[in-house]
This record gives sequence, C-alpha cells and structure tokens, in this order.
Amino acid sequence: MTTREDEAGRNRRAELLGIAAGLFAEKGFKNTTVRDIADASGIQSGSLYHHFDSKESMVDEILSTFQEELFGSYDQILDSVDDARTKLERAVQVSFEAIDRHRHEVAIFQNEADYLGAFERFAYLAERNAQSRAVWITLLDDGVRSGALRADLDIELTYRFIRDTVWVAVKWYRPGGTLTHEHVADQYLHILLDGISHG
Amino acid sequence: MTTREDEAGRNRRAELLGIAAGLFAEKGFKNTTVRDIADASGIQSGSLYHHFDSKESMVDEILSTFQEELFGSYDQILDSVDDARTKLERAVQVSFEAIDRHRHEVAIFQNEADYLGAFERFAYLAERNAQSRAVWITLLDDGVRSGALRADLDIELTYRFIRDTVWVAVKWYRPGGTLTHEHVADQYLHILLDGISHG
DNA sequence: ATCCACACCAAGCAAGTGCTTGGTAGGGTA
DNA sequence: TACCCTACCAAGCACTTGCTTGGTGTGGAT
Repeated sequence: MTTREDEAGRNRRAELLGIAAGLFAEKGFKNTTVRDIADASGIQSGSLYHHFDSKESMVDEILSTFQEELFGSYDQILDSVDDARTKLERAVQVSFEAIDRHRHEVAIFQNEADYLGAFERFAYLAERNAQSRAVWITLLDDGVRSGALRADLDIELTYRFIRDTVWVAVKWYRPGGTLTHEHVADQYLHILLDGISHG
Repeated sequence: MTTREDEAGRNRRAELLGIAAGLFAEKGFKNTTVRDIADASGIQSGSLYHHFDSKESMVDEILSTFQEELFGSYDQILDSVDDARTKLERAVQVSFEAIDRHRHEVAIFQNEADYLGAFERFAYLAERNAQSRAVWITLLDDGVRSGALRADLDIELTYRFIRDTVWVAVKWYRPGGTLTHEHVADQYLHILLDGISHG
C-alpha cells in the first residue's frame, strides 16, 4: 500500500518485462516458453503469474508501452514548423534512435505483428501500422508538394522502401558497437535523398 | 522402381513440400505443426513421415533447393561481361524475380535463418549469407572503382541497405497483384541510384 | 491368381507447453 | 503478539508437440 512497496513492485515488473522482451526478440514470442523467461529471471515459471496474467499480457505491455512513446515522437515532428525535408530527416533519425534505445521492442513488433495481429487483443497493432503509414505518406506528399522531393516519385512504393529499410536495420544494428545510430541515419538519408550513383 | 512411379512419388513430395513452404512462410517454422501441414494436405500427420524423415528435413529441402538456384543466378551475373552498373541492376532484378517466383522460400530464409542457423544441419545458411555478402560487396566495389558509383560510399552500410530493402519486400509483394516485380525493381533502382530528392 | 511396393490411416507415446493450485518465508503494520 | 501482504516455490493438470508403430487398400508387374 505504501509508495515504497509500489515502486518495488513496479521495478520487479519492469525487470521481468525487460528479460521477457529480450527473449521474445531473440527467439520469437511463440518460441519463447514461460520457463525460458523464468529461468532467465532466476525464479520458477509459476511465479511469473504472480506478476502477469499470461504470456500474452507480457508482450502486450511491452508493445503498447513502446508504441505510445514512438508515436508521440512522430506527432511532435508532424506538429513542428520545420520544412518538409527537415521533417522527413527527423522522422528517419527518430526511428533509428528507437532502434538504438528499444531494439527488443522494435524487433518484436517487426517479427510478431503479423502473428499477434490475428488476435483481437492486438488489433491496435494494425491501427498503429496504418497510423505509421499515414505519417510517412504525409511527409512524402508534403515533400513533393514543396518541391523538396522529385515529382515523379511513386509515393506508396517509396513509403514501403523507407519503412522497410529503416526498421529492418534492427536485425543488424547493435548499440555500443562501432556505428552510432546518428551515423547510420545520416548515411541512410544520404543514400535515400541523393542516391548512390556518381553524378 | 519404374520411371512413372518415381515421377509420381516426386510430384507428391513436391506437392507436400509446397504446402509446407506456404505454412512455414506464413506462420513460421516452429509455429507450424506437423498436423497443420497434414491438415492442409488432406492426410494424417503420421503419413507425412512416409515421405520425409522429419519436419526439419522439410525446411532443409525447401531452403537448400532454392538457394542453389538463386546463387546460380548470381554467379551468372558475376561471370558476365556487363559493366559494373548493369551487373548491379541485374542483381537487384534477379532478387526481385526470386521474390516473385519463390516468395515462400525467400520468406522462410528471411524469418528463420537466425533460428535454424543455430543447428549444425543448417550451417550452410550462414555460408550462403557470407556468399551473398561477397556478391554485393564485389558489385559495389567494382561500381566505385569504375566510377559508376559515388566514391564516398560506405560500402558496408550500402550493402546492408540494399540487401535489407530488397529482401524485406517479400513481406508485402504479392505476385499477380497490380505491381510486377520488374516495376518494383525499376522503381527501387531509381531510388537507390538517383535518390528521392529533387535535383 | 499372386505378389509387392507405395501411399496412407488409426492410435498412441514421451516430452514439452501455458497455466493453476496450495503453500511458505520474510518484512512491515496494528 | 497477531496479522497481513508481497514475492516466491513445488507440484502437477490438461493439452499440444514431433514422431512411431502396426496395419490397410490399391494398382501394376509377374
């Protein structure tokens, strides 16, 4: 009942969720057993059910918490007064930052969205997907309209290429390695905006 | 023993493998049960073991057969007398063609390479990965050396971006839809080579 | 007519799955 | 002291998993 106890409880929850997120990202949701999570946490599998209703509710909490934060960042960009090109650049940068700071969550979303999306409980995943598409399409449309981007772009395909290439980086990017997420974002924007061909 | 029986046997094998590939691609290898495959094939789960040793040997056959074909195509490109830019374009085109013709196989490789690669039996997956990297790095190096590509490219990052964006298209590309794989390859090469920014 | 290989079925086993149950040690509260 | 709450354990239940076993019907060859 006291504040101290609540905090202790929350910390333990967060700790267990972090361990679960790492396993879900590495091995997949279905392929990670409750016993795996318990072993990695140093407790018995049954004890997890003191903190969580089910394995499903663990991913649920992991994904929804992360997405709330991510889309908050996107909204800030859309609401800003920057020009179209700057907004596009910031959206790419924010995405690579998310990969840097929340790689487990990003990986889980990338790998499990299709499977989990089939359950009613995870219907919000499809909504977030549509929301994400809306963000990028808006940025690209504004870019073309303002003259910052080529007028002959296939917007839909361009959106898919950006989305895919950004998020799939979670498969190889490792924070603390030789590459910073800022550097990766810069290089990617250079390729995306200017191409790789000479002149 | 006769040729006719062999052919019938092989056709049935291929048919069952095709069904299995579709399920593995859609639901994941571990997440697809032997009973799922049997149900989709209209037989009992035990009957699959008349044709195959194990579930593992099914993916094995699916992946190794596909990779043999794909890398044959890459080798043809490397051995050709085309200039560097043409080779790069053809490699991209061949990859999108593979997505068009073997989407299940591509999807399985993309999704399961990490998991399966941990087993000795699938060590060849890591080798193929290295081989693929060698192909792209060669193409990019030649491109820079010949002046077709920008000299300031981060080759390693560029390779990752190309690889990721090409193969991840298997997640949304559907043969027989409004987009042909040739169109997608063209658009992608346009973005990759010239960028999306105006002028 | 007999044989036989092939493709399949019906039943079930051992291991692993998510989750439940009844209980306990320990620290804070009244 | 008596009480309660939190975080955990030990055991196990119902179900699913990959795979095995012994058997059956059928079509072609002899």
